[in-house]
Amino acid sequence: MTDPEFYNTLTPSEAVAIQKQLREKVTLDPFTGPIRLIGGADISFNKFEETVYAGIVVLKYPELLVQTYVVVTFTVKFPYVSGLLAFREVPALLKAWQQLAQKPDILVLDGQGIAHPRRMGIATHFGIIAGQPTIGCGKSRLTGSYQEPANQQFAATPLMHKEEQIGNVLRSKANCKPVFVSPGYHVSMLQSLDIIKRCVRKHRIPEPTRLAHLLVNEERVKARGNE
DNA sequence: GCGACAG
DNA sequence: ATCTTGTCGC
Repeated sequence: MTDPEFYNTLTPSEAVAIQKQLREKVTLDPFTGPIRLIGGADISFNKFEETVYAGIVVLKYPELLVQTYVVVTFTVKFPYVSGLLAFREVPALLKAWQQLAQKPDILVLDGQGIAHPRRMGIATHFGIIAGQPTIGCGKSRLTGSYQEPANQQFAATPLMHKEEQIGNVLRSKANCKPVFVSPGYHVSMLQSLDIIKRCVRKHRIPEPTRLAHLLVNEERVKARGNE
């Protein structure tokens, strides 16, 4: 499953079956040891096109200064289906990951970790496949219920599914909509929230993911005119 | 059956 | 996600 092309052979129904299988490999055992590098991953694409630009930015932690980055292109066949986002983005990100010389200690993905109907959001999926500690930080809710956090920076409320906490809703910036933080792989609920808070600077979106988004978007626009 | 629905 | 102008708040 570390072969990016494998994902293009799947149907949505097969993807769901794979998620149920991967679910047994999830661990939220806390990451131990110092965090020196943190990464951010994201993809960008032109509407109606199969070419996606995937990028990963690596920053020094806790300073958040860009250390290195990589951007690759990949052709995706899998459609966007809510709940199956990983099958569209993971293959491209895996290709970028393999080309990344210096791997970060923790990688932040744009989307959910375990805050998913089958506890298999993109961050959790990528973490298991790459054997890499990850955190999911999405801009909106996929599943779960919560109380709106107070309108004050860093106010947070638990994201729940029945009696189980699956993430945290974090007000990263006053007067802005909150972000949805959840453990991806090999990172605890508490660590994921704490780390994301430390990655917030002047914007609503934490630096790792924000910079990755700028990177891939820039690369996509730059490539227009070719092909 | 109806509403919700990451990017 | 992407497209897209002005507009409101810090």
